[in-house]
Amino acid sequence: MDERARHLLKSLIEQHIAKGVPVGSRQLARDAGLNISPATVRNVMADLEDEGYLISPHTSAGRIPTHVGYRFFVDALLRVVPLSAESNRLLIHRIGFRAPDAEQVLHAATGILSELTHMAGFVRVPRRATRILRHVDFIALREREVLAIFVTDKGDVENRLIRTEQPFGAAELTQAANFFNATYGGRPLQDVIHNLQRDLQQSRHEMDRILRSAMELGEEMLEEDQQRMLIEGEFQWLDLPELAGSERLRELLAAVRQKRDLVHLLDESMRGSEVRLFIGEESGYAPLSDCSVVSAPYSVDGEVVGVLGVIGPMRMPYQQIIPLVDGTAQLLGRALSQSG
Amino acid sequence: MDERARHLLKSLIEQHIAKGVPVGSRQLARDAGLNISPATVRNVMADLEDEGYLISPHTSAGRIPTHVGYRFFVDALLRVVPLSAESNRLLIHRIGFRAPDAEQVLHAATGILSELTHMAGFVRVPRRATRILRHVDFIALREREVLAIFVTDKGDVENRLIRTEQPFGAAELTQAANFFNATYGGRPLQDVIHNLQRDLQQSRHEMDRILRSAMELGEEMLEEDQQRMLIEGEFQWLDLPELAGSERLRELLAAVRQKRDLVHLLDESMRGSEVRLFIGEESGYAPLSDCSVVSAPYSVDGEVVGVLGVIGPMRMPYQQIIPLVDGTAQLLGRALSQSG
DNA sequence: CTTGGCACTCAACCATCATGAGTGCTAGTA
DNA sequence: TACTAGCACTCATGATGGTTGAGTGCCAAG
Repeated sequence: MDERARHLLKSLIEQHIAKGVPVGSRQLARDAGLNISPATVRNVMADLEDEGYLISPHTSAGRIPTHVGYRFFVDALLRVVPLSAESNRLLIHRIGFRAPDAEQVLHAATGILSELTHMAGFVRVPRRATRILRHVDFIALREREVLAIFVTDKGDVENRLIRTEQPFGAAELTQAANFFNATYGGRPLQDVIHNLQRDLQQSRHEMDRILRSAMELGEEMLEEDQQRMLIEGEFQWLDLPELAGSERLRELLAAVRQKRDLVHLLDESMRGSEVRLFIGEESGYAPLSDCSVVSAPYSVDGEVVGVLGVIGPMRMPYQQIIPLVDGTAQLLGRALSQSG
Repeated sequence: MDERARHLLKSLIEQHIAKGVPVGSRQLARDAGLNISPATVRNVMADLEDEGYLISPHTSAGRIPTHVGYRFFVDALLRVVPLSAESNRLLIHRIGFRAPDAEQVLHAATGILSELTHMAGFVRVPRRATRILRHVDFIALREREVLAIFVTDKGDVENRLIRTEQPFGAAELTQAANFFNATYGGRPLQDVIHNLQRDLQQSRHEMDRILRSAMELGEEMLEEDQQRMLIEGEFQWLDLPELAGSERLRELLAAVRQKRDLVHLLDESMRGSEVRLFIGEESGYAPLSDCSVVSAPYSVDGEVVGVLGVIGPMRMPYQQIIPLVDGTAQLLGRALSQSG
């Protein structure tokens, strides 16, 4: 592909992103800034179409980029602009300076992504598999009901009600918690569960029931964790002419509610530390075949713990979205590192 | 209004609920079962229109009920059918038999409301103002970071990170927690906050900083509580021809995201113990002027703690929705009473 | 009071037509 | 050889106008 073709492709995609309608040869010839006639542009476009970068919705309707075209665009043509001062200030204001607890920071990040991009924003919450168990508490709520509370080193708190067969007194429970903390505290959660399983098989202590339930809670924390994802701003999709009023929108909404496959896709993108794009069919996930996902992993204390980003139409202003997602990921990581 | 007019109004509304289109005199005359000509029906309908129960979208389009019409319908004409055995079984299955923790039960209730009614379901979560403080824990996460955990008698757990100026050791924190529990444990949360404020003004204990933060946390629990509402299934509104593709849908979505006014409306409906309906403009809340809200308060241990229900078009099958919302409220109350 | 009849209204549907944006192709030009 | 002008063709879009059918209001007769 020669220089001129690249320039035209870039110009076409930019126009299509801006306007949302197919771009014709006349307009492209005018706006591309080259002194070139529409006919010449048509020749170039025909070539680009042959090579799979463009497609015509119908015979006389100009061209729109394919996912291959977008891919080439972002890889080879796009110059990512740095985050605007205004956006940056907003990000810092919304994420950086408010860290009362991790959950709220995550919510704030999801919201701000959606607001600034006018698309759906998501945050895959930190996984706790490698988190360290900080503290366990057993509290007697009523007869035969014990509330178990787990705290990890990052301040995540998880709790669960356990029904027991015998009643336990407060003193007994405190003792159990002390034992638990002394034995398993300060170890990674998965180790705790593993050891607990082993230990429970050996001993037949009267506390077994509670410990076993605590173990299940721990397992659940790891398990549930697989699915946890915040998503916000799906309603922004209503504005998009390419989706609006069709079955596709419904499918998409159902898909993000389902979350399962989406989470799988995102876990993929947690490898590496860069912003990553899934354009159209690239995600390999049918309901997303008209959409793009821009994601970036975020790190706490140097370790990648989650991923965030936005989901929107293929036609999205990548040059702004990419730095925004990137910036949000970095700020979120920093905010979480601070807040623990 | 005579017996015949009532019968026709009832029949008209039922047909409109079923079909969603304006009902004309011919069809109404046929389906009402009375041996009456369309012309007669027209006379009756004209009267009903004068009295504000019906309205014509345009000159030749049959009639649809106004919110006054629906109100009369539900108050005077509707015979609520008992919950179908199938729905009841489903409810019990989804809410009754699963009570690992309160949060999940609430989510389950929201989901099942939305699923069974094909509308948006909501659950206003229990308010904790009157809850009794069961247990407080302070855990040192890092230097100068303390995690405070509150547990109420119903098993709600709330946590918050507190930054302190001086570092605290684990022993100190344990001592502080013990003191806190001894002094304030077993009292209603609002009393705790009140007393705490008083006590802090009097004494200048070295623990003040932590206690003050704990107090703030307590206040926040009550505060944030004002806003908490789960809502699910807004996307069901996409199916409705009366809303679809219009600005109204957008407004509605924005309104439920905002929550504030909605929560206010629902708090109103917590007085009393019956199912309550807000039909159209009755809610006094503009974005809901095309919608109805069916709500029912739910009680734990005899005390009303929250309210749940559905939000959908005025044209909803009230005879099924009402018992469903009612039943869900009762089951939820029971489930929460069990699970603590 | 009820009913049949009649004139009228109006949304919805359909076919038709003009418009204009856009294309591919070809032949001529720099 | 690369570019351009011209031309015939395609096709979505939007306007126009007629038809249909459901529905109404009103009136006069039963």
